[in-house]
Amino acid sequence: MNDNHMQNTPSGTGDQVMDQIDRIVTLWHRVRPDLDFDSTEVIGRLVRLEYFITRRVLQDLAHYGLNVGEFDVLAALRRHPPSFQLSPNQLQTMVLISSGALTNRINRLESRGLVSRAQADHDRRGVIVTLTEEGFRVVEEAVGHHLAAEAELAGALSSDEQQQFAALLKKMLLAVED
Amino acid sequence: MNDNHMQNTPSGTGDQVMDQIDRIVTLWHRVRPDLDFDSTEVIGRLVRLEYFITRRVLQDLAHYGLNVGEFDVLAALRRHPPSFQLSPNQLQTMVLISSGALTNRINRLESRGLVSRAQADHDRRGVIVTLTEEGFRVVEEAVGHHLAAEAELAGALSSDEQQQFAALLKKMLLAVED
DNA sequence: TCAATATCTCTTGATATGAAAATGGCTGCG
DNA sequence: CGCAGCCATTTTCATATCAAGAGATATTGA
Repeated sequence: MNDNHMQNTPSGTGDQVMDQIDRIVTLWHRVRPDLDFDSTEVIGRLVRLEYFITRRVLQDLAHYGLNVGEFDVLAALRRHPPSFQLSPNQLQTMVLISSGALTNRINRLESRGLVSRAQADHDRRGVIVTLTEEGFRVVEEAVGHHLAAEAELAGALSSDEQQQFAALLKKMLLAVED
Repeated sequence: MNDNHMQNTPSGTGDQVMDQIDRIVTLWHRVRPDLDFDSTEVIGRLVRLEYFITRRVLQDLAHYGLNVGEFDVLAALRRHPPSFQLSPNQLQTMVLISSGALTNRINRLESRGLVSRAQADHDRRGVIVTLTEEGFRVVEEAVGHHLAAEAELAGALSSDEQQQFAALLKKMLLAVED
């Protein structure tokens, strides 16, 4: 793997094939040999990989007229039987967007009949977002395709590697969540 | 909490502490026990982690009045001595955005004196973007802080783990790039 | 009833995308 | 040779999304 001692070659990945991050790090080493770019091999790749993954997932969801954010809202409701209801506040903590952006999403989904707004019991200022039957059907079908797309992406790694990968991601995630 | 053999418990990460993805997958298992969410443990975590990372990186770059996209442009130029020049076309393939968005970024950076536009030799329709001396100073300082932020994020993992992680990321990236 | 608190909506500003226009270079055919 | 048509590059334009903050409204407790 790394048996030849080339100068200025990224040295962390144990593979002589170069990806775009290898090329970028190699260039940096040339102009700033005093700096350590090991963390870029992790962070840079992660950000770049997410870009391609989101792009790919978006393509699949487009078949249902959904974007990733809209799917996230429908999926969050789908996971909460039996009423399939959540408050905008609960939704916001789940989908990680601003309250304004969430209002927009709910508006779009409501105008297409996929969710509906209702009064909350015992709290007349509160609103409860509910998955409609049509919304249920759409998300039920989309989830299957979404998982297939995810599985295809993850399929670049073996099952063991996926487990290792998930464990590392989780460890890092626990350190930065909140 | 999870030490007994609960039904429908995410089972891939070898750690009994739950992150948000564990909770989501647990809920999914309850409502759709027929589906396999293993890939979500990878893809979902990766997308979520990227969100937090980008958020954090953005905070650091804000000290220089830059957002992530603007930094990417300056950094790409910085990596290409001795003239620190690239065409908008080359930049576009490096920073992965639309042509219109790149024009905007260059405009913003140009109006702040961090880059300049010049005519390309031998092709009068072409433009060459050049890092100014001020742009050089800014990116030179920002890179150091950027790396420190990345290192802090990556520091949630040991050095060995980071190398494993980078290798897995690279393998998957090579499968989806282009 | 009033103050404190919480929730939702709307507006504004920044940025992205995608299509089409504007400009300049290239090729091949008469 | 010369011109027509095609291609490449960059910018402009229309549209859409999101974040942040102000404002409106409702609940709770004193």
